[in-house]
Order: sequence, then C-alpha cells, then structure tokens
Amino acid sequence: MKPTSPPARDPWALLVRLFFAQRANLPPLAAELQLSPAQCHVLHFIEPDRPVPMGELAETLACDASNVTGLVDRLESRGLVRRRPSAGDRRVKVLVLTPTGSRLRALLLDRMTAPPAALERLSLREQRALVRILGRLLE
Amino acid sequence: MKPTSPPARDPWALLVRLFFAQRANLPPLAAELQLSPAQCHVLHFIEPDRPVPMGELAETLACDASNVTGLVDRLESRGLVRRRPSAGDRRVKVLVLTPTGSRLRALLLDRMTAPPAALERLSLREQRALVRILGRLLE
DNA sequence: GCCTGATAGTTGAGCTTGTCAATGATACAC
DNA sequence: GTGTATCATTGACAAGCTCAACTATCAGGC
Repeated sequence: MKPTSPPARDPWALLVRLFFAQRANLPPLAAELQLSPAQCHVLHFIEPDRPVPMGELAETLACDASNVTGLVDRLESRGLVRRRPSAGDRRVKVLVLTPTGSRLRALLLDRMTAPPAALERLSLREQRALVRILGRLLE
Repeated sequence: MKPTSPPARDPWALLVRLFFAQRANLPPLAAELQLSPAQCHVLHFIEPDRPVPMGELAETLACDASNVTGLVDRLESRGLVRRRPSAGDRRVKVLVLTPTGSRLRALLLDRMTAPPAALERLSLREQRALVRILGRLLE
C-alpha cells in the first residue's frame, strides 16, 4: 500500500545505495597510492593553482580545524603540499600543491574516475541521459 | 581536442563529484544520532532479521577483521547489536540488531535518504529515468 | 592611537578508527 | 589423527578526530 511515492525519494535512496556500494573502493585505491582515505579527500579538494585556506578545507571536510592541522602536517612532511601565508590576512595560511602533489593528485583522480564495469553496460543513450540529469543535480 | 570521449567516463566522473559533494553530510548526521560515521556504516549494513557474519562485515567495509571487533564491541556495549554463535560454523559469530538498534537504524536510513533540494528540481520524467538507470547500475 | 571582541591556526589530552602480528578455537582434507 | 587453513580476538601502535586552551591577527568603536 504505497499509492503515492514521496517526491524524489526513490532516486535518492538509489543514489545512497550506490554511495555505500562504491565506498569500499577508496581504501584499496588509497593504499595503492600510499595514502590514507582522509589524505585522498584533502588532495582531491586542492586543485592545482588554486590555493585553499585551511579553514575552507575544514568546512568542506566537515571536521574540526585542528584535525586539518595534523592532516596537512603529514602531507607537508611528505612534500605533497605546502603552507603559505595568505596575502590579505596574516592569520590564514593557504595550501598549495607541490609538483609532486599535483602529479599524485592527477593519478588519484584518474583512478577514482575509472568507471565500474556496470556503467559500461548502459546504452549510450542512457549514459547521455545520466550525464544530463547529474549535471542538473550538481549545478 | 577531445574528439571521442572515453566510454562511460563522463557519467562516472559526475557521480564521483556527487559522492564528494554529499560526503560531508554524514558526520553531522551521525553526531545527531550519537554515532560515529563508521558506526553508521555498520548499522546501515546489518538489516533486521538478516544476521551478518563478522567477516562479511569486514569485507564489505574493506577493513581489517580486528577493526570490526572493536567497532562491534562499542555497538554491543550500547545495546544496539548482539553477537550470536553461528549455527553451522562455531568459529563465526553473526551480528543481529537489538530492537533498539533496529529502531536507530530505521531513523538513520530515514535521515540518510532524505533527498537534497536539488533533486526536487528534477521533473518527474527525469526522476523516473534516474531510477531506471540507477537500478541497472546496482543490479 | 588603544581597548574589545571575533577569527585562523596550533597545541595537548583523550577517544575512536584502522593496521599488523600473534594466539586460541574450530573446520576440513588427507 | 595430523596438518593446515580460517574466524575472531588480543595487544601494540599510527592515524583520524574532537574538544578546550592558547597565540597571533584582524576589525570596530572610541
């Protein structure tokens, strides 16, 4: 007895299931690149040539600022990221990728966006529809 | 210059972006239910009336078995989960939800599957197409 | 100029998450 | 039976994470 389905609930429930099913892929991928999952998130968020204030990173990761300190400490000690003073505000430090970090990030993104086999089974028409719909979700 | 797009790569890249954009929602939701994100994953995976061997949980979470031990220890001490001996194999222990755990899980799923506003903006036609395509991805 | 209050990042304590190596109990093949 | 593989646990330890306290800086009013 479910005459009227709640609006937009079914597609989202499916997406959540897809998230969880896909979630297990990150740990092995991270291990392959000698990173932790958390470090992958940081690296993923810092685009080359777009310095990111540490506070913005904490907000994006939905975690405490002091956590970002340690996270960045470890990435910096491995030469993947550098802290630099911000031009306008001397309290903030912005994060930039080193060349090594930039290369590792490219590798990470490449691996992460390798589509699972199930996607290949979709017809071209379905793939295009999916791109269009997801584009609207992300805008 | 990208005349031919690699097959199935674009839709997956979009899905990955959606994963990351949505990822930040779990920590606050978990905190609201007095759980950690990891505990949410465990609770999410144990369906009521479907006992799960601990080893299967470790595999699904892509983590070490000893990690599951601690995770379950804390959930069990809070009365959300119980360990029970397996009928067929006396080495394995299966996990079952307590009534409390079952209620909390239902609450969690309800909150998790509350669709973000962006989904409401899709037309009914698009929502149906999304359901159909995602269903094929998950089968 | 000088308070006052807010903000960015760090530090230290303490818990949880996660790994690895070793262990005890059980299953299974021979 | 004996040997070997498997399941869960334990202990040691690194990393992730939060909270409270602290320093340095900013921004507003006077």
